[in-house]
Amino acid sequence: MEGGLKIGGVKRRITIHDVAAAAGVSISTASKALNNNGRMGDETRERVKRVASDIGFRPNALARGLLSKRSFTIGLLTNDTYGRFTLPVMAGVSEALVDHGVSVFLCAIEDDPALGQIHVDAMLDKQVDGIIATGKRLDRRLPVDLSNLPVPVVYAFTEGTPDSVTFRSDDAHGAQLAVEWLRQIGRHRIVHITGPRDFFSVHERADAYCQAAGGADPVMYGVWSESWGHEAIAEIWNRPGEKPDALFCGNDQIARGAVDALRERGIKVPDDVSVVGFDNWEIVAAQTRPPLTTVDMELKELGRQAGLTVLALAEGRPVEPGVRKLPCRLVVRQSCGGDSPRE
Amino acid sequence: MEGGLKIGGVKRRITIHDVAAAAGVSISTASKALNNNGRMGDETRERVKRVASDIGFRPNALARGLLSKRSFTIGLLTNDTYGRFTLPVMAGVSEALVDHGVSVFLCAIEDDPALGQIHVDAMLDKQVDGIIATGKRLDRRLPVDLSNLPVPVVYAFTEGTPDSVTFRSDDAHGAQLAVEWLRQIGRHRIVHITGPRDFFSVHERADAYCQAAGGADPVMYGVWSESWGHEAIAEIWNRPGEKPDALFCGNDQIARGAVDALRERGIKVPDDVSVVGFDNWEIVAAQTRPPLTTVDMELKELGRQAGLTVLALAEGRPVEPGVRKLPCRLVVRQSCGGDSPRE
DNA sequence: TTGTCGTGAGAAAACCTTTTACCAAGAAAT
DNA sequence: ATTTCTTGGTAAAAGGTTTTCTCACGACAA
Repeated sequence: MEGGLKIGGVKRRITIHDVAAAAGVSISTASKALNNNGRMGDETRERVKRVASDIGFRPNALARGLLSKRSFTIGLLTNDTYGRFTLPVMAGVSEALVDHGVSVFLCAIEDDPALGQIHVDAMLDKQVDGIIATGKRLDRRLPVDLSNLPVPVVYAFTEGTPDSVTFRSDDAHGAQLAVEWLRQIGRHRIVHITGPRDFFSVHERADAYCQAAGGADPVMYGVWSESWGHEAIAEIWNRPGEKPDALFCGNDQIARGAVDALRERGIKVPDDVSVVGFDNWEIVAAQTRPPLTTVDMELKELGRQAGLTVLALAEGRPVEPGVRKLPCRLVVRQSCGGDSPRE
Repeated sequence: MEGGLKIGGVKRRITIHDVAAAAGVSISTASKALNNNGRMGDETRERVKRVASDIGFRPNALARGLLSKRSFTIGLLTNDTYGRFTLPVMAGVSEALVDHGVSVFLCAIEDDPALGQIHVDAMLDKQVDGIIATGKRLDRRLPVDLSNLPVPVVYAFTEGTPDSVTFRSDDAHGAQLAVEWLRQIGRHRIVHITGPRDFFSVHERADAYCQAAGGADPVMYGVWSESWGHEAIAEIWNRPGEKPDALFCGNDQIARGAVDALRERGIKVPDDVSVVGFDNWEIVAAQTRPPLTTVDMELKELGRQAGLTVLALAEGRPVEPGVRKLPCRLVVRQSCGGDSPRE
């Protein structure tokens, strides 16, 4: 009843046997015809293909994988609960691999090593061709050892072994984009409000900010939340001294908190202060008033490249190990003022 | 080089042959020992198991699946781009099925029928044991026909065929929870600000609201965004007449917009007005000031049940078709006032 | 006529596991 | 002593596909 009717007896998937019988050839000839190898007459090949298509034959990937040792399946392991990073990455991976007939197992393992091990084992049992390990922090490993697996592993946004290939966004580049944009539109006193000190990417962004902005103001470290954005604004405006005319925030949530706090103080964004965020998390950036100009880490592209790389490794093609930093992109909305510089 | 070293020659996975050889028994004996069937001496069985564990044998799921016609794999199809609904559902599915050795293919198909068909075909080729179709709207079908598949399909948060089993949250119950809570804490003039009229769940919630609240005020329909929350507050407070002392919002984003708008008007939440949201989307609800009391749809539990159901169907166990409405849960934060009624 | 070659296609092995059928040997029953 | 039953285990088939090997047959050259 569920899942399709049985028509005239037992429900059975169509196999290459059926194709062979219908086309009046042997199984091996059918196989060769469909895979365009072996030798046979053009007429035979065409007939087999036509018959196969007519009766709706689709090869059993399990059987094929058993022999070829390729399952056309890869695993995506993540500890990112909210999907903030994982989902765009997954979208990219999936988009890149669907053309190659590869599907993706998604496993969310929180931070539980046991669960992680179970999922890795399950993937291995299912003969995945490769694994992409992704996380929410560059400098944290997944809670499971991926170093001696019989399949290739590539890392995205999480720390891998030195001889592996890791994809990450170029945080320094992102910070540079943000600061340069702010200067181009005429801002000079730029403050950087960011996340916790112990994040690697926080350092990279802060360093790039200092270099690009001339290091006028010290960086303000805090947490990744809106409320920290609020507090930071309170701190700045409650202390004596010149106020900034621009903020570069470590993520969109902080930026949103800051924008809200500024509005509550009667300070106009973008007229009095320009604000740039980081992440381009649509749900936050686009709903802020005014919508945030922010740095996009191009996670989908990152996923696409990670997908193609793990595929290359699975197919035995050589891949240079190391860290690949992908450039960021500035998404201009309204939190900085005119959408062209020097307006 | 990538993916583990080849130690002493060709890298090869350990098969049951290796176990049999190492234990000095035949392949079939080894298989039976490991699967606890067949007859043999306890000593033999234990020895085989020990050897298998020692050399790290794990059965090849492809080979097993080829014979048993079970791949221990299910597909999760979704058109929810942001993962707002999908991710919690997926977490529930995964959690329920990992104990049964079942892994989950996640496929995001946007609203592209061709892409959907490709992914469904790929899943079928990989012999998934079943498919869970999930979406973001109860009354919208996925853009792909799932009605005559050779595997069972269950639906979550999207419309299925009449004879299938569909899981959804009980929107009426959620609305009832919200309104009852507001009345319990002494609120009487409750306004319902919600999403577009053409959502099925909007109707269910609105109807339940009217019934529970006595239908004093008309329902305000709009869109699912913060800005609509703002607008609605402006509309209410700009028009003459008594103001509400409570808002029941159709989702957390609307609620957040409303709370922000109230604050900007100098109206205190929760002192002057209590606000209840819907969805318990942590990222919005917890970051609102004050944090939102909101209705949780128990998506993870929904996912778990959907997972167990598709598993049951895959194993041929009978399952009653129809729609299952899962109860909601009120998550009390600070947007309504004291965390106990009648305080 | 015989030998060689090329062409088209089928047979069989391989991939790995599970399951069914079967066998040999010893124990118990007649 | 012969039959029957139980025990501990093996051999083989099945599942669907790909690939390698082999074969038959007709054409062509010697």
